[in-house]
Parts: sequence; C-alpha cells; structure tokens
Amino acid sequence: MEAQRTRSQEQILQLLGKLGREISAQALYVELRHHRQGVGLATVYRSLEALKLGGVVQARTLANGEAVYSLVQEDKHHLTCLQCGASVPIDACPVHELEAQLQTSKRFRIYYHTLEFFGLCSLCEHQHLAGA
Amino acid sequence: MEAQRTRSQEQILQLLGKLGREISAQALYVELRHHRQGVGLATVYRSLEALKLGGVVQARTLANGEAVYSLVQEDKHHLTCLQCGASVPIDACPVHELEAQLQTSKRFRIYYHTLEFFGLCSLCEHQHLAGA
DNA sequence: TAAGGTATGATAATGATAATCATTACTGCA
DNA sequence: TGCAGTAATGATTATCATTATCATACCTTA
Ligand SMILES: [Mn+2]
Ligand SMILES: [Mn+2]
Ligand SMILES: [Zn+2]
Ligand SMILES: [Zn+2]
Repeated sequence: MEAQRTRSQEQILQLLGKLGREISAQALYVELRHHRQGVGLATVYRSLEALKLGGVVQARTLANGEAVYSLVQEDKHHLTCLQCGASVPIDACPVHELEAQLQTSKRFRIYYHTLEFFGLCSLCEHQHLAGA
Repeated sequence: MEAQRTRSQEQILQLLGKLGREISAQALYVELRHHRQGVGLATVYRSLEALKLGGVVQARTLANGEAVYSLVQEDKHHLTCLQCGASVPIDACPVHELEAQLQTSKRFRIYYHTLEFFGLCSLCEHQHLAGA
C-alpha cells in the first residue's frame, strides 16, 4: 500500500541527497534537465509534493516567496536579516523534545519542523538607526 | 531618527492588536476598507513591511503561499497537516533561550522567530496508509 | 505660499505554483 | 503476447499574492 516512488521521485531524492542542501523547485528543474532528457516542471512540483507527504522531503519558504526543499534528515535552521536577506546557519535546535511530546499528546504524525529567527544584521541595524 | 509611523501603519497596528490573531495582507486590506475610506492595497503591503523592519510585526508563510501577519508579542506556533492543512496551535515554545544566546553570539538583533511542525493528522495518516 | 520630500493608491508587471489535458508508460490479466 | 485500465508525464495555461510604477495628494519647513 505504501506509495511506491516514481522514477522522477527517485531521481529527485537522489539529487537532493547528493546536494546535501536545500534547493528550489525551479533550480531543481534546471539541474534535472542537465542530467536527463525530458523532465517537466509540473512533474518536479508533483514529485516534491508527494515526497513531502511521504515524509522524506521538507520545505520552507524564503522571504521572496519561493520554497526550498531538502531531505528531512537535514536539521538545519537559520537566522535571517529582514533588510538585506543575509542568512546565517544555526547549529543548535532545541525543539526535538517538544516534537516527541507533541507526537503523542496531539494525535499527529510529525515529519519535520521549521525554525527560523528574523531580525537585523549588525550592518543593517546600524543603517536603520542612522535613518536610512 | 527612529522612523515615525504613518497613519496607515498606526491603523494596521491597532487592528492587529484588536484582532489578536494573524491575518493576511489581503484580508487586512478588506478589514481596513471596512473601517476607513480609501486604503490602497499597496499601502497595506508597504506598511506591513515597514512594521516588520521596525520589529513590531512578524510574518509567516502559509502552505498556500500567502503570508500572515501578527504582532511580535504573540508567540504562537502550530502543528500543521501536510495533506488537509489542518493547523493545531501549540502552547509551548522552547526556543527563547537559544534566541537570547544567538542575539549575543551572532552579531544580530533578533525581532522574532517562526516555529512550525509538519506531518499528517491522524485522519489523513489513516487515509494515506489505506492507499488513497 | 513655494519647494522638497514623503505617503498614497490605482494599475500593470512579475513570478512561483497549481490546474488542464492530451499523450505516454506501466500493470495485471485474458 | 495483446489489451484494458490506470498512473505518470510534460507542455501549456491559469491563478493569485506580491512588487514595481508613476502620477497625485499631503506634509513640513523656510
Ligand atoms: Mn530542528
Ligand atoms: Mn516562540
Ligand atoms: Zn542585513
Ligand atoms: Zn490532515
């Protein structure tokens, strides 16, 4: 019964694993065309959606509105500047215990989480106070 | 030097405070027209952006791609079903300590954070396993 | 009041994602 | 092996939130 993966889904999974970082659907589309003949953009979106529902791919939305995808096994979070968009990776993640609790307290099967901090980098804060 | 707020920004702040919940820019636009004559949609977006940079309003992006806004003072997070979109509010938030640390370790002025869990609600998980 | 700067709003442009739909590939069975 | 039914694919179009334009209204100050 467990949805077997399509060829496209397998390719996307493999590429995401090789990359080891998050990538947008559009960029993924370009990458895939680079490797094989005939990959439709619609299929990229469909596959990512299916993989997300399968619990193996996660997504988050950037400030510019585009979503980026990665394997769920990557637990990486960021600190992002609201002004210039500079994004600093964070090592720590203090939510795993809560995730485990929720998994039982709420009737929910949790696949992944997003965590991101927003503010101003020192440079932008400086310019901001200067009245720019 | 601190940017004084415009009339539109004040109205939006007031409405967000009155609501006490997150709301999209589009819905905010409708609400504002309901109260005052002549509020442009562009101004709503501009004001929200300014208030975000001012550190008093926060935003997060829903699965359908639209952003919702609220006062930063509201520290509310969610557990969302990837299939049906059902969203359950969460009470706890275990990231404040980390936020304080980051504020000093990284050279960054942090205004707010987003935290969200994704997975399948019990109903959708059931249907999913059934092969739907 | 006149000048300069800022805010506003109507409108068009942008761009990522979702929906269509005809075609192709696969699966199980006669 | 041949066929019917079903799922997957891809080219294309539609959708829709957000952003960019630009002319106008407003406000501050000399
Ligand atoms: Mn994490
Ligand atoms: Mn929180
Ligand atoms: Zn910055
Ligand atoms: Zn659900």
